[in-house]
Amino acid sequence: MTPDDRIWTISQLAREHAVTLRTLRHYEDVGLLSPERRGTARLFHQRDRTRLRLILRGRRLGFTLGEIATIVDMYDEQPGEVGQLTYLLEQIAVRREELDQRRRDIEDTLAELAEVETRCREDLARLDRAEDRTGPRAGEAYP
Amino acid sequence: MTPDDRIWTISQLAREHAVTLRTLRHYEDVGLLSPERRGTARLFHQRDRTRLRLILRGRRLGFTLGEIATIVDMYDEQPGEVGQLTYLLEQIAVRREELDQRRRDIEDTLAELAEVETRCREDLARLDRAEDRTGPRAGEAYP
DNA sequence: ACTCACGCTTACGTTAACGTCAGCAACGTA
DNA sequence: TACGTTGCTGACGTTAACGTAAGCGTGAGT
Repeated sequence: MTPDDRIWTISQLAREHAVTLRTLRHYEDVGLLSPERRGTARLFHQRDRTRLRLILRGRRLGFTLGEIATIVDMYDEQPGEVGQLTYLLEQIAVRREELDQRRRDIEDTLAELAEVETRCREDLARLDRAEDRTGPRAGEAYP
Repeated sequence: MTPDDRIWTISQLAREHAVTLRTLRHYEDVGLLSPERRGTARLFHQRDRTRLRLILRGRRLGFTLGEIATIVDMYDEQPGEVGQLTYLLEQIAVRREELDQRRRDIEDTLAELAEVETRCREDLARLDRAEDRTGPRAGEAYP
């Protein structure tokens, strides 16, 4: 196991993930990232990079940064004592239900979009046949 | 086909969906709902109720009200002309990609939560065995 | 010594999606 | 007729998640 001591500057990490410097600094402000400091400059390690990706995924899912924090922090929780572990299990259950609900929502929406698309294509086909009967219109480009 | 002329007041609809009156009025302000008016009072029909449910689903999915509008409006688009239909098909494709991305994100997150849960339960089991060896602790309640 | 490029902090600005409050109208009822 | 409920319209307030701008520091080139 190599320790993986790659390091990213703030703008490298920002470019790679299509976010602004301000966003990364903001995530540090709210405690989601904690890059090393060399002088005043931030140095991001693999750990920060991984956390950033988890954050962005949470963001795509529409979670708030607060919710994202509870999720992301689960991943590097120390074994800890019984109370913490059962609390963690509760949190996992909560998040799982939320995610299941969202997945159902997504599947319903996708199904309905498919219906709309079908109707849409039928309408288009109808219009095509109507156009055939009236023949090509003036003003149309022919090669 | 009965016309389904059920009618809801604003507070009935709000209670049923666990939102505030302000929220429903706001959705009207931004054009997502357009209830009938009897005098100044709003009267919501089945159509509004259905749209509200679509709106709330979009909200759970983390879409902005603007994005929700483009989705919800797809459902009652008139057949229209070719340009509109192909535009609609494009919009559907866009939304489908977004939703697919989100579904992948959800499945990844669920898988990782399952891993965390497994580790968590293992840690708990370890602690249980350790407790067995040290015997019951003082201060514990026995029936 | 000068100039970029890159980075930092501080702090006010912005947008979305409502919350909250004041003031008023209509309506059933005790 | 007084009152409680329900609903309305402004209009200002709030929170999250950054945007944006000012002013400054620092190391690599020229």
